Amino acid sequence: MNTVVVESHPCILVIESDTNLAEKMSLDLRESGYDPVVASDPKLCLTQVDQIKPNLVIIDRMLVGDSGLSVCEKMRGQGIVAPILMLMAKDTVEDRVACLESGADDYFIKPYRTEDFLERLRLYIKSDMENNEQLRFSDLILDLGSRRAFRDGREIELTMKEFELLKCLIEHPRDVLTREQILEQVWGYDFMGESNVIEVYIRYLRLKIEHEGEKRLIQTVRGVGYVLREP
Amino acid sequence: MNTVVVESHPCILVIESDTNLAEKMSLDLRESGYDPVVASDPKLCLTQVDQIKPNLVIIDRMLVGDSGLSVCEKMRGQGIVAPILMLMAKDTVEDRVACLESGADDYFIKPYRTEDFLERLRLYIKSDMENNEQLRFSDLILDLGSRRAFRDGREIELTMKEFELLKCLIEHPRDVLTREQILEQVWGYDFMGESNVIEVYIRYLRLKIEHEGEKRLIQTVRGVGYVLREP
DNA sequence: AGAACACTTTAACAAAACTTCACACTTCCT
DNA sequence: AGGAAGTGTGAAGTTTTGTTAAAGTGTTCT
Repeated sequence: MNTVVVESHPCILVIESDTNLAEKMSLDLRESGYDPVVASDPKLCLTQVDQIKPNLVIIDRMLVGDSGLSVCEKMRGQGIVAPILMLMAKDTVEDRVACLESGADDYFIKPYRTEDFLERLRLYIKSDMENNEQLRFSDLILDLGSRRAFRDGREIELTMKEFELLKCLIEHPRDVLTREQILEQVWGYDFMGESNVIEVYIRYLRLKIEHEGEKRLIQTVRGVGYVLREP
Repeated sequence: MNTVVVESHPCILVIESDTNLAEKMSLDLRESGYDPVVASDPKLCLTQVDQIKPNLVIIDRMLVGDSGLSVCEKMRGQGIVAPILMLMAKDTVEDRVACLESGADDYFIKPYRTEDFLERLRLYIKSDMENNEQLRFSDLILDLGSRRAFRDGREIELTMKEFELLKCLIEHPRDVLTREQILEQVWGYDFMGESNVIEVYIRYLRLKIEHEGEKRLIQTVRGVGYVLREP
């Protein structure tokens, strides 16, 4: 099983270019029992967020190079389902709408009261920890709650059968699954005469998740079935 | 869950341009355990009221630039459901009617006795704190207390089933809900043979909350159900 | 009573998902 | 090398599922 590890301390990713503020937040968060990861470079952060697996993300709307809003949108596009809170300096109706539309769950106005801030975090973290199972293998992410799949940042749209098939494979990484196992788990059949549905669906999956230049993840094991395995 | 935080101290927003009176009120309120926010500029205030999330609002009917009545109306139009009390100098039948018609819950005649004033506040705050949960997603607001819905400032009138369906969706933002889950939560059925009530009601919701030009928030997940998700 | 409204069902249509089939290709064995 | 079995490919065919309009049912209010 490749289930996401439940950290002892919930991880909070803070994307903030103001070093003073970042330092203060980091201290506050650590003191409250969280595991803060502070990043100042949004670009770098986007490529690493998959590894960090934060339970919550805090983004300053004013970031150099890239605006906080677009960072937020990109994260959502990459399959980050953790709650995202946006830090804002101004507070007009447009600001708030833009913030929520970019995919953030909530926002904070600077300066803020630390207690209020922590209280709000607690709520979002709680709701996040309750329902968020993600299966991963290599740079593949399968989010069971939202039924979405991602590879290397891009979303992959899957149909029902495709999703179930990939789920079946990713639940047993590096284990070869026989056609019989797959048929039973995905199609619910005990036995099937002449049919090559599996082959066809494996093909569909490969077309979608293995773009040119990417390594092949679904390997066929002649005479047995298929595996999810690095080449 | 996307719940609004219940502050330790109830917050009271005072919109008052007479600085002396505002100062006195602020002191009285703080002394009584409230968290007063005083604003003299009604325009600024309208844009910030969502962030302030007051448990009660006090508006002086005589405000520069904008009359207190129209400020009150605008707030209601923005989905503010907290009790609103209007401060008035005169007290004719017309005044009172105008005041209540603008959406205020009650009014006070200047000058007032501080004790009476605080007593009345206590009542309204209590009733407000009891049922005031708001669920939000993107620019959608669902107010459970008043059973009203808003998108981008405009109110959306929903029937019972429509409201329950939207509530069900917004309670699990970005998570796909199966038809079975929806059927159970909204209709209370364990199982339902041939029926497409869900589809029909999803359509009603879409017609109401997704006007032309607005992004689609209710996405269908073929073979499974529906999600609330940004496109 | 009947008008207005909320709710449910029906049915036709459209679209997407799924399956099958015929054949091409690859691997492995003698 | 030649052939058999296993697997990949493309497209056609079938079924399922979702959308939509409209009619039917019931309840509430005047």
